[in-house]
Amino acid sequence: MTKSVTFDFNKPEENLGYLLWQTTMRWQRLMNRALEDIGLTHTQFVILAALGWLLKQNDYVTQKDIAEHSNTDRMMVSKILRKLQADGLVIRREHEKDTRAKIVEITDEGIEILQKAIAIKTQANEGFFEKIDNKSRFRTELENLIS
Amino acid sequence: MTKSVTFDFNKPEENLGYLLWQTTMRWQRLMNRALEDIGLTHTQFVILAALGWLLKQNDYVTQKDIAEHSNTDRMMVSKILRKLQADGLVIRREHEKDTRAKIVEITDEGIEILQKAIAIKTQANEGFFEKIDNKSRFRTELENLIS
DNA sequence: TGAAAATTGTTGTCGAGAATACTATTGTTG
DNA sequence: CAACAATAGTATTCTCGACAACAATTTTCA
Repeated sequence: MTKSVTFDFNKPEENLGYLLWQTTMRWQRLMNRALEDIGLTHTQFVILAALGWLLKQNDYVTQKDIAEHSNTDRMMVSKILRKLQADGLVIRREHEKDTRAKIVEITDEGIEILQKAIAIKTQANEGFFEKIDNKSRFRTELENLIS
Repeated sequence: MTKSVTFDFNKPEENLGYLLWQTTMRWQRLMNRALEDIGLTHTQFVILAALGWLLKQNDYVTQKDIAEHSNTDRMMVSKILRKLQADGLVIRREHEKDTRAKIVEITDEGIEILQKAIAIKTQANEGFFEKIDNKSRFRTELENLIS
């Protein structure tokens, strides 16, 4: 009756990739819930934070700059910036010299939300990673994986 | 002209959560590309593998069992199993005693695909994690985060 | 027993992330 | 200069993941 099913694989929990995936899913849920109160998702925060970061060092910032800096693709940046603009957190206008490009600015409300978000995320992250024994080693391992 | 933008935050790259997220995104892209040839996505694989695993130990498996074991929610399991059924990899039928539940079985084709997928993923994972200095320590840290 | 609570699965909505293809513009170079 | 290549951004499509609401049971326990 029961089909004999024999697979040559370990428990999923023993797989590093599965563990990594589970961990990140949990982290992302936590971040999204933490940011929920101020109406941002994790990814929206990443884009907004990248914009804020870039504005500290550059006169103007294009969508391409944000995409490069945040390691997300330009499609995602395009979508999310439109959403952030609709919410009044950023402004997009044409580049004067390169009419293909869009200059992105942050509004006062955007700055306010971003600052709140940074505080929220800092606290949430501290809670999440407090169980790590050796943070610098863990960071190094992650950096190895991305390098 | 330029708005003075001062934020109290570190480089994103220095943030453990951001690193973790980036790493998993990269891992998942790799897995999806590796599985592409056999027409499975990473998540579909997770569900199918959970089913395979559970069938090794149980007479019958319900969607709820799969959801619990794979740490995905029952809606996802419902959707994906329907897709896998449409592709001929699994069969769903009613539980005889509990008509709310569905019994899920794997077809011969499902077994074949799963075995191929396991081989593909094993190899892809080895490549991805070879840069880790100390795998058991890394695993322990991840387990700490989920615990 | 019978009403309330819990369980199993589905539907639909929204945002994220990837892929392909497209428009419009700018850069390059023969 | 003109043809070709590269770039910036968008539209569309598909799957994943979270969530809320719902139907149809089954379980619980007063």
